Amino acid sequence: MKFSQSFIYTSKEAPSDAVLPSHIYLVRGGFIQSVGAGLYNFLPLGKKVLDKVRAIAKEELDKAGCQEVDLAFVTPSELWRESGRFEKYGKELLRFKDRKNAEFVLGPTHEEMMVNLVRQYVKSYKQLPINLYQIKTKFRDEIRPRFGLMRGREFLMKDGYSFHKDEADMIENGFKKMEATYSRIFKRLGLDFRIVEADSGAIGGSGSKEFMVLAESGEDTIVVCDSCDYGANIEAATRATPKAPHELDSEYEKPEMTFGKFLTPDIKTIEALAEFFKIDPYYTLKVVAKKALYDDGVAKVVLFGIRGSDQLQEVKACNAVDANELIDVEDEELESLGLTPGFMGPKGLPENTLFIADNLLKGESSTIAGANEKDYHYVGLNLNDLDLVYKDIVEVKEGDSCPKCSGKLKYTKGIEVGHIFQLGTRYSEPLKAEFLDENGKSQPFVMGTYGIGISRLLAAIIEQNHDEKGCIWTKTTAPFDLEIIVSNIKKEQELEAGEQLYKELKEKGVDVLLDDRKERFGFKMSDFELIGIPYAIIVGKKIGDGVVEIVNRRTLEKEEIALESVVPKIMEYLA
RNA sequence: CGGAGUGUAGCGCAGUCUGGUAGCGCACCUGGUUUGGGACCAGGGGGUCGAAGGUUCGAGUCCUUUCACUCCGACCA
Repeated sequence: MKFSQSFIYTSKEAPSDAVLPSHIYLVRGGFIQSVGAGLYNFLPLGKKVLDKVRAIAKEELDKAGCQEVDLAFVTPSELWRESGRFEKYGKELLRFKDRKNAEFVLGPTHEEMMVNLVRQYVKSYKQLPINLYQIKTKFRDEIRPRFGLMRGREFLMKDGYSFHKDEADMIENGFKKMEATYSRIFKRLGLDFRIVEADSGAIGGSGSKEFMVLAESGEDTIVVCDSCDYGANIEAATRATPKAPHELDSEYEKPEMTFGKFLTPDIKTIEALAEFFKIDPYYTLKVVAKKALYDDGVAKVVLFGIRGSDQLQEVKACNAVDANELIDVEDEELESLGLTPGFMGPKGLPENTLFIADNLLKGESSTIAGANEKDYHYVGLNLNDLDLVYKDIVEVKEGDSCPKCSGKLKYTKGIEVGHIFQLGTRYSEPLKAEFLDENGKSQPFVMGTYGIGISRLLAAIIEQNHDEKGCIWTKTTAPFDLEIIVSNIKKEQELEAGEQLYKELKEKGVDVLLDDRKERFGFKMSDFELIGIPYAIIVGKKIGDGVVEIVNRRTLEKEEIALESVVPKIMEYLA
């Protein structure tokens, strides 16, 4: 492609609302253009990159035995009602009616469509397993789209679904296979990523993993171990059981407590409580009140009890009570239920109060907790005397010990670019997608589902690969393999040599961008750096001596080389 | 949805308080000089001032209504 004839327009000005490097450079470099909240046009450069990413994904998926389909974007709402998601999905699901007043939705994901497709054809275990996928535009009417391609409303996603006769087969021939396939895809894209354990939501089970591209600007906090490969989303991270302060430090004595009710006027926080009794917050019990929301507007106040030294992990807590969502509760509402904010504890609660205790409190025979009475706490409370429900609801902290090895855990930021999920029969059951097993018995398909944010990957690649001058595309994702910069097109010798190289390299199958614009050298260099093509050949002043230069975009190093050896040299670099 | 803000040339903005010929930078067109790190000079084209209604001799500016977008908090690939 000749730059002078291309539809490539770079800009010196960044969009005023852009904060992320990926957003700024993709817009400035002429890859994408914003057309509305969370909506983007892909311009030629952006489209080329998008196609490359998509092609790599497709290649690896096909190699793994997956088959590509392309399901309708506009889907009848009927199917969504059948699965129960029409109401539940909420406002993110864009609904509309056609001229006959029939209801449709724009597909935000395609479980329903895919299950519907498969149940019509697959009737026997002999047809299993199968793995179908598509790379398709999705629409989710996000509450707050932002960060450019990172969170659009319309976006390109690869969504895959596998169907199996039983769970073992799903894990072996679906989940694990996809984990390996996804790893290959992200590796080929040149990304530094980490596979982490993820929240599997209300569906339960341990079968959910996310592929995180490590980048400062990531929206997800992930917990990683400094000495093994353990990694988990903060929403799902676990830790080795922490030691009590008196176990860690022999100087520190375990507080002696005899059971009793103590007057603790105005001591409403854990800090104040620990200070009051001169003990580590570890030996206290903290209660966090939340309101759990369920289907059809049902809401219930829940109390979560954790050690004073811990923080509540809301997603874990939400799953612990099978709620759709947890929201904050006002003190007035707690009081109306007979609760005393600031002095709540597991003992002496009003009847029918739902109380969930953290696993770490199991067996605790002597702690300090609110007495459910204004200005009073119990000291030396034995939880074994109470009938409590225990779940894992705490947030892992930096410095906690790894659950797999003895390493230390730390936080890092990641961009979620892939998610694989053991679905089980979550959709096949309500949609009555069944087959006959070896015994002639009807069984619902056991499913897995697998997603890759294709358009988000463009942003993720740039978040991980950029400098203060612009994009630095990886070899496999760059919009062009190589750029040839003719320093001054008015110098016939430069232009001719540039065009000659261009022709020669194109014949060798190299995708070259020839910058033959009537611009000054600095202008063209800046554009090269902004667009981020891996290498450029500069044809300039020294052409008279038969010398050109090769620039490496990542290192910005320039290397002089004889004109006649530049083609083999660049072929070597691009290999 | 809650809070804050912005809509003026393709892009980025000033002008609005205090009503009186619609401006600046970038980009674009013409000519010339320049040419290894985003050049310079001269000339030029381009606007229903987000939309609708109102006040006024006169509205980008004041009033009412409305739409869109952005930013900060709960969802997600």
